Amino acid sequence: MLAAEFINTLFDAELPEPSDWESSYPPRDLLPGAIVTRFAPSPTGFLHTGGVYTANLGKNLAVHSAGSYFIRIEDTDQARVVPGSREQFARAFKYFDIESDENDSNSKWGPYEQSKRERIYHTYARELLRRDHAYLCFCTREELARMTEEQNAAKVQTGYYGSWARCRNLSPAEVMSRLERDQPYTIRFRSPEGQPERVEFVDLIRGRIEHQNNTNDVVLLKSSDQLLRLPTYHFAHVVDDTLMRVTVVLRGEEWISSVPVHLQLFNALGFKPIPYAHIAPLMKFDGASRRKLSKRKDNEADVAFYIESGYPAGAVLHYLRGLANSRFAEMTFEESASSALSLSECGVAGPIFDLVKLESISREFIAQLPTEAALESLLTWARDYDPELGAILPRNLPLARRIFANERQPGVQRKDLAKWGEFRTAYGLYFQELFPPASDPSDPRFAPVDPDMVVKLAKGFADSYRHEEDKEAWFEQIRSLAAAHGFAPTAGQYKKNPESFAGSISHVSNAIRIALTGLKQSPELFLVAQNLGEDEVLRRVRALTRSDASRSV
RNA sequence: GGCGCAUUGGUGUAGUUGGUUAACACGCUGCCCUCUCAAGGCAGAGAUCACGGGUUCGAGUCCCGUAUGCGCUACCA
Repeated sequence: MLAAEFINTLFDAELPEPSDWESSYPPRDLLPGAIVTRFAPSPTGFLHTGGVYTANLGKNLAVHSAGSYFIRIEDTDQARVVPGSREQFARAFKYFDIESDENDSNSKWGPYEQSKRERIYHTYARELLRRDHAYLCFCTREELARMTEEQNAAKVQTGYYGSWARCRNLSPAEVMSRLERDQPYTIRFRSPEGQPERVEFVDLIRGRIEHQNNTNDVVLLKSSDQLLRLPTYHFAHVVDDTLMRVTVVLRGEEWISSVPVHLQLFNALGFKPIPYAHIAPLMKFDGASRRKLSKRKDNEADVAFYIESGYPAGAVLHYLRGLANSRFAEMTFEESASSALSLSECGVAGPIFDLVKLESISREFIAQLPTEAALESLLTWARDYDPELGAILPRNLPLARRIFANERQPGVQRKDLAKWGEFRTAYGLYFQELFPPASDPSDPRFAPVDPDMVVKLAKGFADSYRHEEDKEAWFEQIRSLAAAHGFAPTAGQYKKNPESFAGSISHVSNAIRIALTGLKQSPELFLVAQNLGEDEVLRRVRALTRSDASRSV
């Protein structure tokens, strides 16, 4: 065992003692039962959909228990930190309403970035060395890699344990001499001897879990040749979640296998273990098998996908909550946004993330949005992600408002939009700048109605047009127009005797539809006319009746 | 290889002290409505509850085994 004075020389002489940290990070003054959760992403690129999934659950637990939810950036692997991911994160946290309740300026439990907590980890690493629960390891990465190969070849368990743990019992003299030769070292946990072979613990979601105990001497503090001497996840988790007074550790199920080490670490540090809730990862259907939603392969794994395509956050969150706990899937949007989640009700199998289902939910969500809310949400999205539309909309605000209002009248319910990115194709027809004009009667879109008839219909429609406010009265114009040109005035009549008519009412209405919208499919024509206004209706239809000059060959 | 977790119609789930025809949503098919597309209404197809044993009068539900999938087995998280 190394002498205390010697251990001290490995660290800053001014390094605080554990009791100093523990008194500056007291438990929060919260009611009994209040839950403190944290969301702890690594800034290694974009924010994963699974992150929003987890964070949303954590925030729910905190909110409904009058607790606290915070975000801690896990940047202990400096090599993997990707510049710009903080900004990506900030945008996503805001969009999905999972921003941290706490930050460096409003809370005393920070800092909230692990790279800024270096001294805290050092204190506890020193403490473990002093108590002989840790030791210096001089093995190089190359040696370690070779060792793993040997273990694989010998078909024994890989890891740093037993006789493989070469530095575990180095004499103090040996340690000193290596330090004098400037050999870099890591600090490893001395996993306790004489432990039971198996451990049992309770998971808040899964209940009892039994696992083989840990015998591996995991690294606590990374190599001394690094600029910042940062901890591994295992060490940081135990130290941070204790000092930051977390009461429920919500994390992915990939951590279940690590619980035994974590339990040993809590014990060695004299900390009380924190209850765990391991949630199943979001999955993706890939051919015949399912797999984890992957950052590399699936663009829906990056939350930027939802933000940029314009899926409303409320719809995505509703879907995600329903995936975690199907009781939420049956609720209305308001209920699911305001109901408390129960961990024991969460599913234990990884749910498949299904974009088709999300779209269906999102369509419903947008359809339910009140006019003003829909308009505002669209404007915000367009400003950032479709600048052209973002410029057009403010110039046509009354029209935009009318579109949403008309689709939201009693008895009218359209679910055209799953995301704001679809606004252009669904409603672009109303805007001069986005309208695909059809002023050529021989345009193939009019088929099977021939060009001469198209002109006749357009002329007949325009000449007698009345901008009726009543739906039936308005459409009656199309019926009489059809009758006047030998078309059946109702679809039923045409169906019965197709041979006695020039065509069906739908041929006529489609000709007018294409003139008005440039599209073969649109909302009902009455609505289109209402939104367009009388002048624009006439202008568009008359474009077809102009001289032959407009007819291209 | 070792260890852990999981496995209910195409998809997500409900079914949590074992007890009648396994429920809901999405998707799919058909019909109705209808000026198109949606929406809406109605109807329908689709699950031997992964497989094999066992306990029991009785098992999706409990036990054992097998298979498959996922994960851990890093100075990544």
